[in-house]
Amino acid sequence: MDLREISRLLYQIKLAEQNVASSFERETGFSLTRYEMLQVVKERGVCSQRVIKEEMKIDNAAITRHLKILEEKGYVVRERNAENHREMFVRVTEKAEQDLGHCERDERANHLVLQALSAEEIQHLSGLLQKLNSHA
Amino acid sequence: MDLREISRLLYQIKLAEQNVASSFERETGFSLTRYEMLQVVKERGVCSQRVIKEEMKIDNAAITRHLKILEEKGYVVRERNAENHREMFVRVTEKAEQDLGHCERDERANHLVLQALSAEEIQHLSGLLQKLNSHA
DNA sequence: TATCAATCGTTGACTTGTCAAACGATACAA
DNA sequence: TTGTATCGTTTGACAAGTCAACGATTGATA
Repeated sequence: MDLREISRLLYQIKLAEQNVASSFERETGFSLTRYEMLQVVKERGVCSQRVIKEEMKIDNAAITRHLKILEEKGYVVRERNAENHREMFVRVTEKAEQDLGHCERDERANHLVLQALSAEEIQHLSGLLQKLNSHA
Repeated sequence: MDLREISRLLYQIKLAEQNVASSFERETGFSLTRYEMLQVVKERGVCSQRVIKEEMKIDNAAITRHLKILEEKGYVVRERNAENHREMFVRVTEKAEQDLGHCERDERANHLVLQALSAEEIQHLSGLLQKLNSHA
């Protein structure tokens, strides 16, 4: 297992990321990151950006900018925490719930990965990635 | 297997990509993409940018810019193909061979993935990614 | 042979991530 | 009460990818 083989593997991961991210966006109309972000906020009801950061392991700056876009599109509402004016509280709008539900029911998006991998393979892949990510 | 689960998996891939790419650069001093690019060129001896594009599945614009950086660092030399003035021929320099060899012998970089996954797991992961990528 | 299309590479505008510096709260200590 | 440290967010500068438009060359064809 030399460095060249390792770099090949890592580059495969890079290509996979690019492929799946752009397919996801093409099929659902949502960027993968913003879809995840909406789901994270939706599942919590209301949450601060710090929570999103911890959940998604993404930079603060990226969060601020994605939320700005989501706000412009009418998918989230933000307001300062009255008890702690440093924090911004975020929650999803009715429109977001509707649009998310809509593409959830759309068949196309679900074929994204399922076309390439069986349920077990997906399970396996997820496990390996988790192992890999926890060692970062 | 609903869309939410799929997006979780895809986001895991994204995180993995970010982790491994930055670890690779930290440990080797080479950006993953430029390391791959140097290896591709080195293995071919001399090649046009079109070949790099096909091999690495990366955009033309990115190639031009990476090669510019590699050229500035003295890692590659470029010259027009005398038989076809549209093409640029690229080859790696002596310095590149040396520096690549140097970090190949460096232990740290090799621990990158091996720390997290066994040889079989790596094999398995590679297979799954290949399957996933071929379906893009 | 003159023109028209295809090929190869470059450039500009945009996206999405990073890090670092700055900012307005807040909390705490002297 | 007054610094001072810390927190949560924002902003600016950068990296690396995309796409689309362009420019130069080459090849095909009418």
